[in-house]
Amino acid sequence: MAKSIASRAENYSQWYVDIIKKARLAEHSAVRGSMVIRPYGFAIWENMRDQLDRMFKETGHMNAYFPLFIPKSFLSREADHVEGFAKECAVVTHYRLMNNPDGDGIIVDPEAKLEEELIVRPTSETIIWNSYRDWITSYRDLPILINQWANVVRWEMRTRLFLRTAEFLWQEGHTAHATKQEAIGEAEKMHEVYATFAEEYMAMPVLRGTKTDSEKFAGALETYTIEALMQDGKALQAGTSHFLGQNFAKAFDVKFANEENEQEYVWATSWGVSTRLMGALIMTHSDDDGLIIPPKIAPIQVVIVPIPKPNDQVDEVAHQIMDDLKSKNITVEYDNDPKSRVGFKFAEHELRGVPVRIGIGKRDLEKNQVEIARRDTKEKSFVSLNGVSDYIENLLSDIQDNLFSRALEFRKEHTTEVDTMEEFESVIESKGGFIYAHWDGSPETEEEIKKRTKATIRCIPLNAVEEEGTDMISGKPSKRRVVFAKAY
RNA sequence: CGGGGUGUGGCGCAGUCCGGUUAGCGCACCGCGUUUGGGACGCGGGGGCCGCAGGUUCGAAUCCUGCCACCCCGACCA
Repeated sequence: MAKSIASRAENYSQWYVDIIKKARLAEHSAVRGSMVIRPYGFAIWENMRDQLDRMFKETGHMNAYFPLFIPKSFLSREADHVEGFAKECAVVTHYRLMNNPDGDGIIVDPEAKLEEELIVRPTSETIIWNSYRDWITSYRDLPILINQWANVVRWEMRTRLFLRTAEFLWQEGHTAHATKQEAIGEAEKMHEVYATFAEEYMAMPVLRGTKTDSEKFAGALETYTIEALMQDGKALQAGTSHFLGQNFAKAFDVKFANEENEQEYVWATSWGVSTRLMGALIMTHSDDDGLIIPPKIAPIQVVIVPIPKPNDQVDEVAHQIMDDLKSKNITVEYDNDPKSRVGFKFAEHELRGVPVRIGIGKRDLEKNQVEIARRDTKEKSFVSLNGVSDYIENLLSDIQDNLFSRALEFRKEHTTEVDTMEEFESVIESKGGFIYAHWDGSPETEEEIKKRTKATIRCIPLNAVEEEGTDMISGKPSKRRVVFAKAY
């Protein structure tokens, strides 16, 4: 086993890193906290991106692009916003280098200091709302429904591949509306788009909910979140959608004339998902043999392996199968590299998470069949040649469903209702996962629980059942349970 | 920013404590041959300013000083 990876049980973080490296998704770069996304990893991200992009466009949004650099003064216009991001901003102070007069190399030219420093965007609300001021004068200009695909920089103390890197790729939607109701509707709509994407494409069940004040986006009145559960029992915030009220409109003086010709501030939303979804994908489905990718976002859905190596007869069958699959819009690759061996190829494609493998050998062809192996369960079946493409079409859909239900089952097993702190602490320490408990709504008890257990409120679930109860710490009354977990 | 760890061919490591021939091993790579239904084997080969800069010494991967980088664990955040 040349490429063995750590097992989840023995070392979960190492398992995670091993999968990323051995499946060649990404690697650490020369720059601290920044990663190189390799072609296979990027192909998965592209599939996520394309799907999301389609969903954004279907809901009426258009893409645009705003600058990477934000004048420092912009960031400070909205008080909560600057407080949230100030501690992790990269700042551009100079615009020129020069040869070091005292020796080797180059230095920053002290003469080339910027009048106003520029912030490398940690998010783009401010630079975008500065433009919106010019774009909006009347209710006829609204709504503005814009998304941008971009990189952002947040100078994190501690980084992990995909989950938290200093620079990451994401999309950020920024919309402007005439009414509060419409803006809230937009934030909710995009929240649901994220949830649908996560569940239908990534096969990752998510909880839909809102954030408490302490977990909200800096500058938001309401943050909607989708929360997923990873295999180590920790929660991962996978996407957020914010109702921003009129905070940014006020900060950037964005007003419009309503139908009565009265000046009003514009209502805003923003929403985003990032390459963090890659981390969610890995930790939701993969096993000790490597990556598992849901068929709907797998760069290669089917790989054909000649056994033991390519020859004319196998090639012919392989190409026939490929044509059939391609006509069904199934992506397929023929691994006819004569230099590596069968066992190696099997292991390699499993490691990289290809959902379905077709093995074609002489013994199969004598029986007019091929061997088909599915990555999620590792089951193999023999399928007669004339039924291969239909079989695979069904199988891919089966795998997609199975991954979702497997993850959902895991979540059910790792979801617990508790009523006392004793239970809470024992569940957190033993199996982790989501814990439904009553909360009195105060930041103090939330903080106290965090201090004692490291668990935070992941969300206040939408459509929660109304239920009388008492807070585990304060004993004060509560009307519904909220979801706690240790989080990434 | 605190604590811990690691820097030695592309990757993973040994060697460092106790300085001493041409710095070694596994994987990967190149060549030839034999193999081939689950990560092949044999033989031959190429590749290393030992993180960087000083210092000690006849002699430094090894000892000393300084610096840098990255990883892991915490506090903070997506």
